[in-house]
Formats: sequence, structure tokens, C-alpha cells
Amino acid sequence: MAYWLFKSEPDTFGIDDLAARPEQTEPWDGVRNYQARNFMRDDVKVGDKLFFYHSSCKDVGIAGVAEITQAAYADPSQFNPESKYFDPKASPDNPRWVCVNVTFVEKFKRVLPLAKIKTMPEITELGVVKKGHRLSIMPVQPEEWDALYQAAKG
DNA sequence: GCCAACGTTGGC
DNA sequence: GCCAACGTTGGC
Repeated sequence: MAYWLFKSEPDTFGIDDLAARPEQTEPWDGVRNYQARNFMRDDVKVGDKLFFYHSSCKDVGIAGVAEITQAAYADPSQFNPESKYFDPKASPDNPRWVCVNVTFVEKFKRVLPLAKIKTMPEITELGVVKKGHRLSIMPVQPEEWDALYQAAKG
């Protein structure tokens, strides 16, 4: 089992929105970055856990935990001309983009702020603390996961 | 809203 | 394949 960090803007879709979904499950669609896609396509597996990270908002940081409940499949929004994620170069025969399903696990009482994460000595590899790293999906090392989880619960 | 740091596009 | 221009992300 692997650990991940997924970013989302809570004004669009936050951890409360995930918790309110039927089955508390939602397709993580709209990823249009190749590196992030490759993580989803090749490495994200059912049972993996992820930190739900809130970006571009008042309380930037890790808001809770979710779990992967379906591995990569073609992201339907790429075929839909009405969608803002429509990709004219993608076709059902030859899809470019994938999504996975994520299911709510828990919401932290308080968001673990990015500013706090940056002060943690254990956290050196995580993309969000590296300058200018803008990936929306990134791996989290097990030791980093443990340290972050403890900090969030503590 | 600013701006740095990327990623993508397209002309050559 | 290079690289300038452009668009986007995301913290502050």
C-alpha cells in the first residue's frame, strides 16, 4: 500500500464535499498534467491512502484522509464537449487522461497548515514544501505520512 | 492581486 | 529539437 497527497481547491471541491457524496465517494477527475496522470495510471492502487490537501484558500494544508476505492480508468470528462476538462485530442479509443475513485475516511478537527508542515524536520521530500512544486498528485513517504498524521491529530 | 515557477505550444 | 511566448498554479 502506498501513500499520496491529492490537492483540491475547497471552493470547488473540499473534504466536506467528499464526505457529503453518496457512498462518500467521488471520481478524482480533471487531472490534466502528465506527471500526475502517470502516478494515477501506474502507481495508485485500491487501498492506498491519501491526504486531502486544500489549496488556494484561506486555510491551506492537509484537511483529512481518503482512500482509493477504484484504480485508474478513462476520465469521462475528456470526451464531454460541455466539460471544462474536454480534450479534443482524446477519444474513447485513445484516451489521454485517467481518474480514480476516492472515498472519505476522516476529516481532521483542524487543517494541518502548510506553514506548520514546512517547519517539520521529518518533511524534506514532500512536493508541497519544495519551492515551486505544483503537482496536484504526489507520493508521500511512509515516515512522512506518520509524522504528518501525528501532527494533524496531535 | 501579485508574481515566481513551471508546463505547454508552436514557429523555425 | 530549440526556445520564446504564453498560460496556469498556488502561496502569500
